[in-house]
Amino acid sequence: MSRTTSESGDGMISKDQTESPLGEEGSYGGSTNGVVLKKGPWTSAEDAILIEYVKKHGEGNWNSVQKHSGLFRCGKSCRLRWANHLRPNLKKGAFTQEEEQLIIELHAKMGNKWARMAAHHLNLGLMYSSFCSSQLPGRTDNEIKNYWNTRIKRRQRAGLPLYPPEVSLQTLQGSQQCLDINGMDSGNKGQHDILQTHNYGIPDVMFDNLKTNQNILPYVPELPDISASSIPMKGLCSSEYGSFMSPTMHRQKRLREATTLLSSFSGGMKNDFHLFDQFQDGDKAAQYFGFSFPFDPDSATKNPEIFGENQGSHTLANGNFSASKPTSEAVKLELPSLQYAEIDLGGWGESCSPSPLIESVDTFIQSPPTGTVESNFPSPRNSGLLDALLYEARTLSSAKNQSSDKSSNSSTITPGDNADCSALNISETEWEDYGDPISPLGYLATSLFSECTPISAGESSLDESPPAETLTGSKRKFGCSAECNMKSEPVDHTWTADRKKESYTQLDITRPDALLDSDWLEHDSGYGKDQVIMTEAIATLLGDDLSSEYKQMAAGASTDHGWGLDSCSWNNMPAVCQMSELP
DNA sequence: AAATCAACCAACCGCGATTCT
DNA sequence: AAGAATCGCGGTTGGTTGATT
Repeated sequence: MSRTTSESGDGMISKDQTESPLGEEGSYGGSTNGVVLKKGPWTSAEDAILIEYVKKHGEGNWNSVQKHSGLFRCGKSCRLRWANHLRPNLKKGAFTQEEEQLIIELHAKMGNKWARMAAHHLNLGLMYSSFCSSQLPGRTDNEIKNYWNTRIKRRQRAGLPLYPPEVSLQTLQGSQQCLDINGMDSGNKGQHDILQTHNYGIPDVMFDNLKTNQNILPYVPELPDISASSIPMKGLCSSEYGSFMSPTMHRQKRLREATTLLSSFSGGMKNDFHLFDQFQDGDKAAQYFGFSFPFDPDSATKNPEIFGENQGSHTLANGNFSASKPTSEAVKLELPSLQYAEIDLGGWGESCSPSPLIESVDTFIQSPPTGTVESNFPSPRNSGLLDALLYEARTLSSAKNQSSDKSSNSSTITPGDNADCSALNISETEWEDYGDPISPLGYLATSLFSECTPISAGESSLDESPPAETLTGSKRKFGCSAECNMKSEPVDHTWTADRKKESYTQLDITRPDALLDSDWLEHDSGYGKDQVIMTEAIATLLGDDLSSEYKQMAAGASTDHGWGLDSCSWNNMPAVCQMSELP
């Protein structure tokens, strides 16, 4: 472990200094201009020096540490050491069950965004721990990453799905709700009054999720019925956690951090799809979700790569995958087999054999549609299975629309339309395709999880705890043989008004303006008072110089009803309010 | 008791983004 | 505006330790 550093400008020491008392351990890396960097484990003396330096000069400017303190470490190394070991409020030791589960959930949502997870971890922990006994103090990204990688290996070896079924279900539900709302929101403006009658508050969703977890995830402690107003937002910007968002942080930097922080509240439904980021073929996805392939023996024969017997193999190429790389880039765009051109939009009902569907899933993963059906929708950025499915669904809906539009001589969708308010426009009629058990997606999504057979394993981890609720599928079943691990209970998946209503109750947190919407505050409790509290909290979070800007914007939002701000006014909002995660 | 393996942990590296000059 | 410096993130490697064979 004696690598040489490639970085220039790192803290350097002269060669004749390498016999310093601080250098009794570790090695010395590359030398440039007669100075040598110390590498390897840190000594307590070095730690003390670094701590002293940070006390005096604060964090940042790491490359000057060596100059000022005589520490023979590069700035990078100092920063890492500080961030991972020396900075205050770090929690050491084994992860608690709550932490483990949170990591699993966050990973399902975010993918390998360790730093974001760590930040979220901290933030949620602060809020969460304020009203329940669980404590989730700061963990480092490195810790989380190490934990996760270890977990992957362990489960890979055990032939277990990476995510416990309940987390998979949660994530899919989340994305389903996303579909719901996207479909309803932009597709039918007339639904706004319905939307207005419900709460769309981000904190509500967050806590609703936690409450939901009480049903699904036994480890989540009982949550008191607490309104958003009770959340001690002040803790988020307390000096104790100043390292998270330093008051001296650059303005733009603080905005970024605020974005991260707030997006950790809003979760970003789009991020929900990261669960699938790691799967570049259906086999892995299936394995990770605990699906029991093959669905169809014939398909298994035809396509052993997908349905083969390698269930226990868990081949993660080198155990190495990246969620940050969009699938659309990571995969070849070849369009094998039956693919989109052959999909009969109207013919899902009768003779649709399972294998093409699953094959299509695989196809979706590997080859987001690129040309067969021209899409008016943005291609998936953080593509995963669901992203691809959503994308395809929209594409198909769009195509369907266009074809019907052609017959009815109605106008076609233009890119401008997309850019405006209808980027995710799926009409209610179209949406019925999703909910329709015989539609490709309704069929697919429900069926996928109907296959989700809990795997009982010797692992004592909570990961393997059986799901609290039976995962149900659609009425229609794949025509598989008895060897398939499929549940056969018929489940009503009819798209009912109740289901619609249920979907309305979910916050569209894909809408960044949701946070600014007044309704969730007003409907939930405390009316304007809560809004003020929330506004103040966020404003405080953003810092003095941004708070007025934010408050002004929030005040504007509060006078709006329904969505608070429509998409158009959203586009006109100051950049500070847009939380930067929009494309 | 020695060898092997797995888990854990700390640190390094490369790279991209951001900030500074 | 351009290049350099700095920072931060994610991936990876290697050392240590404990359990198992």
